[in-house]
Amino acid sequence: MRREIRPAMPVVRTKLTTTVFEQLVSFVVSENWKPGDRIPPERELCQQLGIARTSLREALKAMELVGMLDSRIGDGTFVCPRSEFLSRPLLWAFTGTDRDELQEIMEARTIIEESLAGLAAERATPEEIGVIGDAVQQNRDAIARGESIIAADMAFHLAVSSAAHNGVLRNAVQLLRNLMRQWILYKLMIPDVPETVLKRHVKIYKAIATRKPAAARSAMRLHLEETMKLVTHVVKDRGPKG
Amino acid sequence: MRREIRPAMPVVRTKLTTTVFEQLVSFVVSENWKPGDRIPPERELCQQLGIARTSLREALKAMELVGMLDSRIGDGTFVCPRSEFLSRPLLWAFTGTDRDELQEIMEARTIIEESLAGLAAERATPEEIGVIGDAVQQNRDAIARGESIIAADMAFHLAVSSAAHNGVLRNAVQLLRNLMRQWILYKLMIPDVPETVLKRHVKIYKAIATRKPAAARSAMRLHLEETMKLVTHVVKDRGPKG
DNA sequence: ACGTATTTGTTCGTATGTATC
DNA sequence: GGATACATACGAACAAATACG
Repeated sequence: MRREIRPAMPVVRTKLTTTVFEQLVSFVVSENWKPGDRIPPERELCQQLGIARTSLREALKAMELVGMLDSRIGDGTFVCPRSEFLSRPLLWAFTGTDRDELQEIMEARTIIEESLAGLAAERATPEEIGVIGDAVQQNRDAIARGESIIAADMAFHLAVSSAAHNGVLRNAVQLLRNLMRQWILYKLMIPDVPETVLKRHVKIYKAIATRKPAAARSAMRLHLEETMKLVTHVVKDRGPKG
Repeated sequence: MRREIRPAMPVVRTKLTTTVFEQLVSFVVSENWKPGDRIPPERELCQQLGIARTSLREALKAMELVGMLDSRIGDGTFVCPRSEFLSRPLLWAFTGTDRDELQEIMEARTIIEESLAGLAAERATPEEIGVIGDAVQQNRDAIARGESIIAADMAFHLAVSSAAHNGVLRNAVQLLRNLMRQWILYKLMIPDVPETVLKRHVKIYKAIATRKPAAARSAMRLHLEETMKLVTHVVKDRGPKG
């Protein structure tokens, strides 16, 4: 005699901390809490959410470790900018050590960004094209000043992704880039690479600005395939073993 | 009278949970704990590490939410396979758009699955091709018995994704499918749709089995574009309001 | 089929160190 | 210095789910 037929709720074991975690994440990604904001103190938050402080802290800690929040004792807990999500050194420990995994991430990035470049050429507004152009210029300036172009590089790819008008893919590929940030940094330290990257960015930019989806796709694909070669090369040199 | 002069260590508040997290990660990446292993119980582990259970749990929870560990009540905590490490972070990215329009999800799915179909045609092992064929047969059987083909449909797409040998994209697109599951269910209730879906699945399967990447890509793209039309149609009828 | 032991889930209370005013 | 607000950390207890004899 079983006492319940497992009513209309086939729902999975919903663990409290997991639920809270998802709630907090949605606060952050929906920009209900904006980057730089200080979120309510733990004691206040756990009352609002109706849970114990320990449970809240477990979720809070998880978010801190993946780079979405930053807690400072005696001060408060703050929201990190999107560009830092998943870019914590701790995460490289298991994303960067395995060459196959890195290869997969790069391949995924290439596939998605190639399509995004094509869509950007079709859908970008004049303003968005301007933003892409600004990133290219920022890139050029950094080289002239002898600075790292990592910021300009990330800004360029983000601008293209945004211009494709698909938020799902934009966010996904930004996360993949963040995961690779350290390797991109190494790559850009190789002589002549920044100049080469700039040239390829210009090519992509022109294809988008002149509304040539096919050209934009192939230019982006070429760019990322070259990047993939360099990165795997870099990994061999300064990888976990060396 | 302060008893220490803040030795040569300039800063970096080394928070306990962070330290523990690093240790646990190193256990996993060094394969001291291998995928599938059950790690020591919390009460045992916190004694070994000389910390309180609460502190250990914060680190443990963080690793679970990142997808490295899996805790089951009454059983234990287990190490996840590497391929799952990134699945949750990607989930945040997708749900990140929050008011994500179905249209964007479908577009993302189409872009990724089209590429995966092409890769599957290049990389699938005979066994994997067999799994895809099984899913097609499962699909056929369900129609013959008049049952829902939702399970066979999901199985087919998962099999193709797996055969592409890119875990990052496989997990990502699996997530997108789950997000759409409800609408897919509605779609399959429209008369004649299951039969049409089966025909298109067969076409994709044959292209993969005969190693024709371009054909596999276009067949998958066609399939999902048709799906997109149906789903947007369904949404109009029984959308979020009804 | 049942009960017990094991293990994680959740909560509360308390103490401590740090930053800001 | 003192007061306040905050995160950090510990320990104990009970609940819930699972595994196993």
